[in-house]
Amino acid sequence: MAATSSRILRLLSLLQSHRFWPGDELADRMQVSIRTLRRDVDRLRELGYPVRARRDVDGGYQLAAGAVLPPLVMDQDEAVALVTSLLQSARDPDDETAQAAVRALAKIIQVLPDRLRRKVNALRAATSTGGWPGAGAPVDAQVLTTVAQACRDAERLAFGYTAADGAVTERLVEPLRLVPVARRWYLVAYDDDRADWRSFRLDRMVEVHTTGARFAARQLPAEDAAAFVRAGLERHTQRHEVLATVGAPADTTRASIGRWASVEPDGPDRCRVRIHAESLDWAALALAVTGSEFRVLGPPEAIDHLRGWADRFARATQVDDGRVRDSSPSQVPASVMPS
Amino acid sequence: MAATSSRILRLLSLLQSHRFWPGDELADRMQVSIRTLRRDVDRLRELGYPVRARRDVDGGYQLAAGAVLPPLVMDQDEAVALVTSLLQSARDPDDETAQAAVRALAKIIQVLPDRLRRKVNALRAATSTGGWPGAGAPVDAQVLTTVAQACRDAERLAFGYTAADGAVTERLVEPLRLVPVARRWYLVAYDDDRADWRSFRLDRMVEVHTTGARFAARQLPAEDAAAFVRAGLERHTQRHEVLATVGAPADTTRASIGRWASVEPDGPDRCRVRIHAESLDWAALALAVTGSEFRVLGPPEAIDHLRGWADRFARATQVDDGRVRDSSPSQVPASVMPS
DNA sequence: GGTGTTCATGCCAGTTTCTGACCTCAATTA
DNA sequence: TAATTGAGGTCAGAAACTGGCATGAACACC
Repeated sequence: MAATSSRILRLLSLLQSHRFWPGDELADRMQVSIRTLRRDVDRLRELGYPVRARRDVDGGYQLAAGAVLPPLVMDQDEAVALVTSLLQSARDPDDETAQAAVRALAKIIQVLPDRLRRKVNALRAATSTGGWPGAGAPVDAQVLTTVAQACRDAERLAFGYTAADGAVTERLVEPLRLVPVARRWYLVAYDDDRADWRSFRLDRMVEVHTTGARFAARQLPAEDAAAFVRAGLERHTQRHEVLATVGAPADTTRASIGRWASVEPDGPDRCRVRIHAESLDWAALALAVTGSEFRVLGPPEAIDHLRGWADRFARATQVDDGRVRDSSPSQVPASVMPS
Repeated sequence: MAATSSRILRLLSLLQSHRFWPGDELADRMQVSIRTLRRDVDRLRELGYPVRARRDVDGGYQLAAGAVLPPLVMDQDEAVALVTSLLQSARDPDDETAQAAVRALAKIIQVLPDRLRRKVNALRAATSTGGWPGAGAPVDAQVLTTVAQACRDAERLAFGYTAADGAVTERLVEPLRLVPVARRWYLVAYDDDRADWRSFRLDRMVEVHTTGARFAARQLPAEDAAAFVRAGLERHTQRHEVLATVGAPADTTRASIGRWASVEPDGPDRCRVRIHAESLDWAALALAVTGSEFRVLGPPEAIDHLRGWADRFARATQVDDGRVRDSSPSQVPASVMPS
């Protein structure tokens, strides 16, 4: 039996969960003598883990922060919390840490018992509802990690894909890279059947699975994968570019919506913002949350749309019998409606 | 030397990162014979880790999902991504997994090298800005985990506290429990100096540190800690309760804002919502994102406020010289302004 | 069906490591 | 200064580990 290895893992787990452990208490939990415990601590130190000790009354051992990350021993609830958080963050992928987050997610998902996986899915379904236009689409952990692993391992990927026009096709591709662009995940891959590079929105992929077949890497005819996706986006989607002035300093405005808009100063207390958005509702919300006075400069349809919002709010505050008139259909397109 | 333990940890780490590992490749990396590798795999299995094997050409070992969670071996970027995600989720703590998330956060933070801790802080500062009224306040990882550990270990806690009226005091307390209430973190603790139970908002605590002194647990004079916090809240904060009808089925509405409002059907295509909010702007936003027609029933100040929004949008779409009139101050209170 | 690859398992002898006990020293607090 | 706790050396017996070899089983491919 690997009694020693098991002990060391347990020791790591204990040291992670408590601030200070008296030596004799650790020895007691490990069912070994103090001397052996000291040796185990030594072993951990030799492995690079910074176990600090305090030698006085009420002293003990503690796992300090060090250069090497010890293996993290999580219990099941903690693992679920980790996955849930990562998925939540993955809805709005951040260029900086997105790739690392997916790798971390894959590591956890891979070893998560089925029961917990179902629990994660249940939680995701329960919290996937926040219909804020600013929030991205909920992300399927299985799809995300499967694709990421296929990219890393250079394994062919098969899946069903619903194109923008609604056409459903079966795809067999050589995945190259997973990139977050414009608050969504895209896979850049070489489509075997079509003999060309394509990018796929992850939330439109279903039944994703690797075929197990390896392939030799090809050269992408673009600077990098993100640029490739962006090029495709600009061709296919019509996006709105809303121009407005906001009656607040550029810094203030940038702090609140700088993530989704480019902000340029226009005098000390005013700035011009340019919002790229797929839905005019989102642009309207973004302007609203600046908390400042603003004025929409264009395009005309944006002005019309904002006027629709003004009307909606005006109607909402009319005092009558309190009934909603059925003759006033929603001004809001389906794109901001929660699914 | 603990060669074996080290090998087992490394083996776990390798098995987590790749889908399939041929036996001889693993043996090579471990610098041991195939036979020993097989034994190591056996050891892992005895420890409860489900290492699956495929026996054929191109076969190998794989860590399957099982009952026991293996220690997660994360690299530094992945750890940063984990912490970032957890902090992001902690801004809007979820009753279900909040406690587990804090435990997980503490485990990672505790072993995170200083350099990475600074990186996390930098990232937090960069992304803490999203000024959506729906988002909670950014959370300080150090405060959160210090408080959580003090609760668990029953150690006295010292910190500076800024009360709601702006008064700053030094506190020395016996922490009992950390609870998420109304999208914020609260510490329920026995205040030594005031000789009574108090609840503290975590985002108002500074320079939090444990004194190291243990204490004997006291009995909280309330059903549970969350109830205690809620009782205190209702006494001290004035909140708005906005009543409205929404021109959409209750299910649809609940899906989009059910998290922040109680929704009751009012006919097949209409429902009544009751939004508890600290700021009327938040309520307005919530109604806006339903994407449906709505009507505010009360209270009067809410109707006035919504009318302000309507005016703001109306002004924003007036076509003139494109300049924002300085004579139109913001209708939005500072509470929704990003800090 | 044969062949080859890979994992699974048993056995054995030699080597290495581990353990617990005892002892001395060092650090820190009261 | 006394007391407590960690650090570490030594030693003999016990336990575990290692590598090599052999056999069997599962699976893919020809």
